[in-house]
Amino acid sequence: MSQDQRDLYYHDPFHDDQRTSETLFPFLGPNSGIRDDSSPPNHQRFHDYMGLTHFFNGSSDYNSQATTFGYSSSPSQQVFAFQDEQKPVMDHGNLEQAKEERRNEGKKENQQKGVSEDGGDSSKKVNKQKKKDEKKPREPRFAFMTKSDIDHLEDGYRWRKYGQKAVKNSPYPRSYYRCTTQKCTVKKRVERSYQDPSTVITTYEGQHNHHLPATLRGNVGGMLYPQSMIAAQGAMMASGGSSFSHEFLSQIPHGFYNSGGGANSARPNCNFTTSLTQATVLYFLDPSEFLGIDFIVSNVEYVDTPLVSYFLDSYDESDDGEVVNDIYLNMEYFNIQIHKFSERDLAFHYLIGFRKFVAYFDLNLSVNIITRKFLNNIMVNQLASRDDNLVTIFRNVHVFVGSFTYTTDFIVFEDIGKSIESELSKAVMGKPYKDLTHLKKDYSKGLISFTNIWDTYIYQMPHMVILDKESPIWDALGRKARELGSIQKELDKDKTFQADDSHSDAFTKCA
DNA sequence: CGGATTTGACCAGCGC
DNA sequence: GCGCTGGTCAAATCCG
Ligand SMILES: [Zn+2]
Repeated sequence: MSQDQRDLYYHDPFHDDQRTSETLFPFLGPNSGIRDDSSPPNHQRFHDYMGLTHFFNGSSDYNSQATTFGYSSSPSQQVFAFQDEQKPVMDHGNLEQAKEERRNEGKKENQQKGVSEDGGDSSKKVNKQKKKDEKKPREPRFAFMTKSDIDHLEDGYRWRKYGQKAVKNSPYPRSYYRCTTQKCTVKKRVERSYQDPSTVITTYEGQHNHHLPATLRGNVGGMLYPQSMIAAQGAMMASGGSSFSHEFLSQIPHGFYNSGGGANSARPNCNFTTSLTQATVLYFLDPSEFLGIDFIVSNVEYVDTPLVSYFLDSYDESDDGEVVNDIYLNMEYFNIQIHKFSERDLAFHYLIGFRKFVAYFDLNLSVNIITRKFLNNIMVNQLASRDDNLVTIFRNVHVFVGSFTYTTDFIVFEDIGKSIESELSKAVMGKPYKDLTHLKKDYSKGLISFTNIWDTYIYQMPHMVILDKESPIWDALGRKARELGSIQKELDKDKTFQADDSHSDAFTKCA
């Protein structure tokens, strides 16, 4: 059994590549705002973030936990995906898990029968006539496996526990939750893995029929803050926070938000954080949104979200190898390190799975990099070290920023000290991510913005950058930096943070 | 108090 | 039908 279980978790990178690409990222749901997709081409899976940004917002306010985030200690976790399918077959075996799932599928839920109607006698309301017998086609489910000490992971939605049962052969119980939003029938189960007690398995069923629990608690904001905008701030800015959002937002021209306009306005994908207190509150994407009818497969599978490809062990001539070599060169070439409190700091909070981290941007870096150890902290599957500093390439890593979801690749290194102080972060986002997120920045204001087709998120960087045009930093940064400087001048003239195309382009050029 | 959780009773499938 | 089991209900209980 344990072996079967292993199959569950472990997927051969090479063989799975293909399949996972389809099953792991079935983001394009039928009601996806993005049309024209009926069939997401495979080749799009990687850089087409538009295809995957389907999310909901979840509001969440568990600041408490947020305050401790950081790239440090917390026991990280991980995630993965999953999914379940309906078509039988393919069982790799048996994993009782799968079986269980399947069995469940067979059943339906009969949720509240509501009725009863005592009809007369039959004591028990056996009356199962249940008119129209809600067949309830069993919604597909899919699970996330996360390394965590906490059983019930925050995912942005409000849940009400409605049951708990002992799991067969497991010392850990399984809890049942239902979305608290009226009329929403989404459910989820949470249980700790028997095989690996360090991980929690969260299985979702159904799709939310609402946008968010609108729990902007404590906020005042409901009124004046545009839904499509998010102003979050970094932990280090916590203290001065309260004045931030207000002040900042007041500078934003009306046309900016709601850029999505019409059709999109109907689906408020984002929430804004009130961040009046401290840590940035990040939202989690709704896993159920990942489901697409076209992707219903068969039983449940648990897969690490990021696919591991040990290209070095395979063929030197592979594309991956080439890419990496190219990258390697860039790494060598790039020798400016990000130091703590450096003016070059461009950081933001992001999320991999359910865990929040801090990442830095290095706009001169041609790739996204991350350390092996860090990944091992997050992943269930552990990466072995190699002789080389270059470990592997991780594809399709989900990175959540606010309610935005991006899928990008990371080059895994044993040590990324050349690019950033190890204490600062274990990951540095480079150009790929910058392009993917349409990153824009405003050094003077210490803001970073991410944009997808519908919305824009604006984050306050952990460190406000004091721009000094005479600073030697510019020399170090080279031409790019100068470009930035000139743009900065423009910005200084125009205090307003505009979003019109012309400006966007200017911003974009920065990187 | 209102909302969330706890917890044993109930229920529907399934294998036999 | 019987017993087992995952899943649900709902009354009692807890909690801020
Ligand atoms: Zn819901």
